[in-house]
Amino acid sequence: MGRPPCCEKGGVKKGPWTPEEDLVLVSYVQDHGPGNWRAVPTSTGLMRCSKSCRLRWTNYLRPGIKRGNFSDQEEKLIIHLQALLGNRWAAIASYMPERTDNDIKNYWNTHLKKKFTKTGAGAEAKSGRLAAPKGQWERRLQTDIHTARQALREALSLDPVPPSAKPEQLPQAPAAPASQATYASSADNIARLLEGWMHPGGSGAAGKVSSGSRSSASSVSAFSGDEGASASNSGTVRTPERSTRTIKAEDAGTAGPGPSFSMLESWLLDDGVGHGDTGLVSVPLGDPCEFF
DNA sequence: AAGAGAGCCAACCGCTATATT
DNA sequence: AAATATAGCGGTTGGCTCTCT
Repeated sequence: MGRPPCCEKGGVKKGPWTPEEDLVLVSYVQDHGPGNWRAVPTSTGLMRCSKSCRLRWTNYLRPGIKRGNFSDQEEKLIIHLQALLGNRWAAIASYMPERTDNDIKNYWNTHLKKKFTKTGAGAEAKSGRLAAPKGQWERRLQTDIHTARQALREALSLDPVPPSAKPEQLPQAPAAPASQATYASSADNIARLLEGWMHPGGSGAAGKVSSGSRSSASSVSAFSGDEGASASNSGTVRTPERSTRTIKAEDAGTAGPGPSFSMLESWLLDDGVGHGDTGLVSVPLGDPCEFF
């Protein structure tokens, strides 16, 4: 099966995206919804391969993405989930709807991995997992079952999607470098442009442009509510029986119904971190043992 | 003030899983 | 059933920025 890479065709642009390209892509998604990425380059005239478009959307332009520093709680959650799931960043991201798998992966590789290898937990970190009472496969299988169940619940749920894109109250970011400032303002324009087609009730999330770090000068949160829901059902609709590999973060992220901490979270954060943070999807489990 | 090295992150690459023909 | 097309995932890298000397 010699499938040629999608970007094999000549004339495909690579490298950082420009605000104009972002705008084109966002406009396309506005009109057609996420998915059918193959059609994006031809429909929009973007000189990007479909893969690049999808990645740009899911990692950057998708609504509800939180950028900037990870909170202690998020960090702990990542540590626990990484111990539980290994380097399955998409699965981990499904518990943190405001974070992308790429973000989590980067954060792990740049912050946490180092931290772990320095401390006593180094051995476990090297192996990618903490010691577990059961075999990898069994645990992984049960995790997959759980996640599939969750996806099924969400698929069947008619509840409106809580706006995962909450108004960020991040501290004012330091002035960005000149080139980035240009980009940020452009992203701001995109955000403003998008306000028109946002959910009326989601004014709080309107046009968020957070600049948590130097290179995160632009984060456009465009959707909320129903729009976000439509965005979350990106691409092909798959059966709930699909593996966790195919369960996207946004699947779980847009349907977390409960405001309170689930048992899983309590378990995950059992070392007594202050609760009350947002952005962690609530996973109501009937029995914590379900996980093992 | 300038250069070197380190850190960080967006994007790319290669592969697998799933859907479609 | 097989071949092909597409979507998605995880690992890796290139380049920008910051910090240190």
